[in-house]
Amino acid sequence: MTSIGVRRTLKDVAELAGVSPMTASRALRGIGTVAPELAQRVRAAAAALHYVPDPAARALASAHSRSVIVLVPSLANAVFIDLLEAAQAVLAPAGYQVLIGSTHYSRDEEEELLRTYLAHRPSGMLVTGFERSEAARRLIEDSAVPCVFMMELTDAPGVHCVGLSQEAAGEAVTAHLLATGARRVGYVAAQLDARTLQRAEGYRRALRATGCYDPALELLSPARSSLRLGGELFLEFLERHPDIDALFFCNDDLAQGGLLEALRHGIRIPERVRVAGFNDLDGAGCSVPRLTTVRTPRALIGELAATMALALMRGERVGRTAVDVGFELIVRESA
Amino acid sequence: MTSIGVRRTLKDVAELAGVSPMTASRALRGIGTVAPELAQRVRAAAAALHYVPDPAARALASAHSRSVIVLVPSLANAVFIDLLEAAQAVLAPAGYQVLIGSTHYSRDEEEELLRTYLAHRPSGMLVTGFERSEAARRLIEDSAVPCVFMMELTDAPGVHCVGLSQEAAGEAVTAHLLATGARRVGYVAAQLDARTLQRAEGYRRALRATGCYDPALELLSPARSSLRLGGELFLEFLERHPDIDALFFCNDDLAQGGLLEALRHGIRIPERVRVAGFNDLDGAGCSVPRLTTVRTPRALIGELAATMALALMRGERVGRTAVDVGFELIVRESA
DNA sequence: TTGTACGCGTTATCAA
DNA sequence: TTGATAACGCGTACAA
Repeated sequence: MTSIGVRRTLKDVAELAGVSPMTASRALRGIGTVAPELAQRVRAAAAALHYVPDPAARALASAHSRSVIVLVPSLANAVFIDLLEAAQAVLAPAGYQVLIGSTHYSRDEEEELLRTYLAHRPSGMLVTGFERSEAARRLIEDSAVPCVFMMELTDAPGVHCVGLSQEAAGEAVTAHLLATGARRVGYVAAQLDARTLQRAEGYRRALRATGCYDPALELLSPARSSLRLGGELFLEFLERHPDIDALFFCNDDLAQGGLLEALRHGIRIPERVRVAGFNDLDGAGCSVPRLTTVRTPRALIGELAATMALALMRGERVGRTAVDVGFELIVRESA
Repeated sequence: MTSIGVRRTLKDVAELAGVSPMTASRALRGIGTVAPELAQRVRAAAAALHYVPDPAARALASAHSRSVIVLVPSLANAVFIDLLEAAQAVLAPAGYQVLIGSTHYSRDEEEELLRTYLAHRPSGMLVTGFERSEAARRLIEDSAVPCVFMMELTDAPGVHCVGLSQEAAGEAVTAHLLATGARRVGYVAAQLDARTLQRAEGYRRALRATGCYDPALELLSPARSSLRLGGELFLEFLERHPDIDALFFCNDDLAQGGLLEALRHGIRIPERVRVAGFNDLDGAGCSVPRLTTVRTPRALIGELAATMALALMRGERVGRTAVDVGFELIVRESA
């Protein structure tokens, strides 16, 4: 029934309800003390006119848009989609629009995104990890917009974060491989973001503790993570280090790529080489053999981070600024 | 160096450049006729002050935000991420911000997203397919915002779309299976969106043409697509129809899940059953055996759709309103 | 509890 | 070619 270009404004709603625009505004926002009867009339009028507040006018008048920036390194990685979906599930019902940004693992792109998005005067922001350019750090700091850091943890006071110790998780995986008898354990990684390197640290710590550490057994590729790359690195590793008895891949994609190449070449897993991944993505339970990995509670991280941001946006002080969601070693068939 | 809360406005820039705000506005937008020397001074002033235009004020004054809505059914599907990334790669350099929305394959959610996003007065919009609620259709229509439909094609005049014939692609896959000797060909699908059903139509057409069509060989599950589900449906299908000699899965995820269960149960592919997927996702070339599938040029669709939207937004009339990007049958080892 | 006046930062419009 | 003025639609601050 609505014809083209009909834009209802607060004034229209107010007139229909027989009140001033200001009262209508208050009623619709559920603010202050508006007589219940009036509020009801305003809501009815708004509904009748299909009134939708103009976010631009709102932002301009109040100096705040009802939006929350969420920055992740990539959309091609299920880990970050889980984060996004969970955050959105919290923020949307609270009336906030989520502005999704992918940095493509680039500091420059993150900086650019921050500059662009901050111009919208968001009410809050969720970003991934702590590794970023100095300029980006300052943009966040100076904007004074409540910010929650996801995935990793820090002790720094006043910094709000929800995540897990990537190093501890990496150590746990390696410890498991050692506990099942492995002695020559390799680490295969790609993308090489901060978390991947933190897992490497955990890997080293576990090996050093048992005197098994050998720097030659680390294969770090800056290339983008993929099944294909995992397969290539797997074969390369076996060729270079035939004495290997376990491989810890920094993520499930690489690990599954390795498992597939193993199948293709008749390399028996875990008999010949134990294989472990990281993240416990959907497919980990379906591979042949099923993948031993670490379950990272991504959805929980997104949910708690969004909830924490919401609290900060309301001006509340949150008690626990660093929330450790932990991780869970999932032992399946591959190691 | 910038201190907290310093917001530069057009007025600041204008003062520094020694011109009126209006001239500064024009100079920065590269509009109308501003003396080259003045324009240069304004740009310098803007740069010096790190001036960033306020998008809210802009949208309010001009009744248009420099944003483009892009709606996809899911972020968990690499197909749509490819679409998004490609569109963004075109729109961002053109100065448009992309508002990403996931409908979760829900008509209601799409309607809700449209209502929310349209309030921002976007300059353009990209949506997926043609299947949506009547209300959503009207929201798009009445908004008068240039809209390009992605993934599917239509002959309807005045409708701008970039995609491929899902039916023709489904037919091509099935024809290939038949050409390699299969006679009892099954179709396994999940999610059951419009495109999945269009592929089913193509499948039927190919089978009818050779007199091999048997409605009992269609297994349609409304559940979400996943590797696990693919494996389950594969085993279920083989048990119900032991005489089957080929299976066409509506997407690569399901197909790969099937391949993995086949491996686990020692069912030889393609000897026992030929298997084909759809989309040619990253992993298709890595599976065991490598997956025969159809390559859909998603990135190209996103790119062309965004380019077309850009043209429409500039008020240009585009010659070809329906762009068929085609598809390519990728024959590997599984069929 | 309700309403009035004003301003948010920008662009459209018109005049010079 | 440039500038003054008036919106855009809403919320803040204050008055009633």
